[in-house]
Amino acid sequence: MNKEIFLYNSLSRKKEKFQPINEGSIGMYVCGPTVYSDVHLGNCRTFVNFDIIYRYLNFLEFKVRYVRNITDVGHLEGDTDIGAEDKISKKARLEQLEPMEVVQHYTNGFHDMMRIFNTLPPNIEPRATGHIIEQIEMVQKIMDNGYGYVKNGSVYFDTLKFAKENNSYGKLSGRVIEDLLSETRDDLKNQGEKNHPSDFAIWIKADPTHLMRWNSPWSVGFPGWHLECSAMSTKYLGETFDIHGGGNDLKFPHHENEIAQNEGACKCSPANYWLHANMLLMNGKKMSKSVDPETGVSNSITPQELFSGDSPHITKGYSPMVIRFFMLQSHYRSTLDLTNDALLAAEKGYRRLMEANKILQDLKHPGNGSNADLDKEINSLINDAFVDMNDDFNSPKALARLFETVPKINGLRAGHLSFNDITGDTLARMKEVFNNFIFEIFGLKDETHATAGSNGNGALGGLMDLIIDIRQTARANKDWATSDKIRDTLKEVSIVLKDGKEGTTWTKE
RNA sequence: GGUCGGUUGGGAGAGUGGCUUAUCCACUGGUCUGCAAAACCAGCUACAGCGGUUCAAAUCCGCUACCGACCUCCA
Repeated sequence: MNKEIFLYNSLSRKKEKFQPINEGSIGMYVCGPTVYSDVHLGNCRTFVNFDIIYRYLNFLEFKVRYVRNITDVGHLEGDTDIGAEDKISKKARLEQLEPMEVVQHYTNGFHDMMRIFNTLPPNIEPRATGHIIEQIEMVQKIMDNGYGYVKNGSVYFDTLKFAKENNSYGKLSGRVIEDLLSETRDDLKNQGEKNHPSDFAIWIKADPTHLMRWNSPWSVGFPGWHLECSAMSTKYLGETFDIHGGGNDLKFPHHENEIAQNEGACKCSPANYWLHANMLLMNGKKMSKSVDPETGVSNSITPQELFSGDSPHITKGYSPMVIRFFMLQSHYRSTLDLTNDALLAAEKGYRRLMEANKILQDLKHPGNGSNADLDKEINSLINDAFVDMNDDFNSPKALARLFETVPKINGLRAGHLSFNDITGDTLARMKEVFNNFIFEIFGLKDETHATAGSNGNGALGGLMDLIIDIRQTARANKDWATSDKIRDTLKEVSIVLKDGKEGTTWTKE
């Protein structure tokens, strides 16, 4: 197993050879959702992308500790000085619920969706509200190191001082501190009680109506956004760990401020490698919940609408695994454009891959194979798939290698290609690699043979065996009317029959 | 306005200084089949524009055009 992987580090803007801090182990932190509304499809893409990364690292037999937080407090809306309110608190007030009820509701919804997309749960999923003490301690450390100042019970991070002494503020996002300080756009001016516009709150004094509040040395209040990730990554992965991930739109200010907080508290940088997943677009634009005034349609779609087809943007529903396959077809660092045509294409491709794998798993080698050109070609395709994954998790390229192998599989089954030209070992290896890639690494599930395969067991499998047997008799008698009626009627209930040389197989559409 | 990224065939989307092809979908022709579906074979001769570097550039550099993201709500 070649564990030499290269990944694109947002910090250096270069592909780098991955060197874990402790040989064989990896600490990975990914910014999770703020649970104040239903999970957005764009969030799903990010988490599916990191799920594939997590799965692949596991497959390479790294010991991975994957931490993904739930932000359930501190994510502010609007200005931090006047009328500041966090998203959870606002939602709770609007819906007359306990903040924790809001949090629980959307956390459940998020977990359900992650399960539907077949993502593996992280090893630790810490919540911001469960780590208030750690966050207060971190604020104190930042104060002790001179990078925090108090104004009216709120604590702000002094970006100017930090930038002067460390020369690293803006490193990740490419911001220049001077530009941030002399912000020209009027609508971004937000001086308030902060010393500098680029400073940010790390502890916020709660106004009397605010529902979520904790005691602290500075005021009764709540922690700032950004802070929970700094505190929890430190707690579970250490002051410096291997990989930090998140959506591209978190680069600034969230990740930039996270770095500042960690460095401000411990004088060391948090993660060695920063990975950012790119945005999911729809019809060429970033998904957005706001409604177009001309069309009355918003440029967004919820996962539920995508599954049901109940949206003006698509002509039919698509299953979760088709969506996952669709996501696999682009690189995590590229934007991905969701269109109906692209989904239609993904659905066909997904079925072709699943069908080919099923055929592959049923192939039996008769023995006496040699390592002819075909054997070499197949082995090289399979090897390349791993090379592609080692190169910054290039799932679209690895997937292409699998697809290049598909004609070999079908050819062997149909007899166009001969088993004499591949060894039994190679066939066994193909079976293993296809299963590894499809199910373990890409995390796909076979929805096409969900209930029972053509040789499966259970009631449906038994029924299908009987029906196919009856139809076979009709066909042998050249009773085409009966055989076509069976096929056409089954098609109406989404069961497709395919007559092959060695008999008839069926799949559910 | 600032910063960063992108522009690849009918659609989605990889990729590399030169090799034979990414791949998926669509389309066209052929093979197979009772018919169909699937499969297989072949084709569809793409790299925004203009310059430059080079024996060689879609791939490196520059400019132009267009698109997108971020600039304290964003995965």
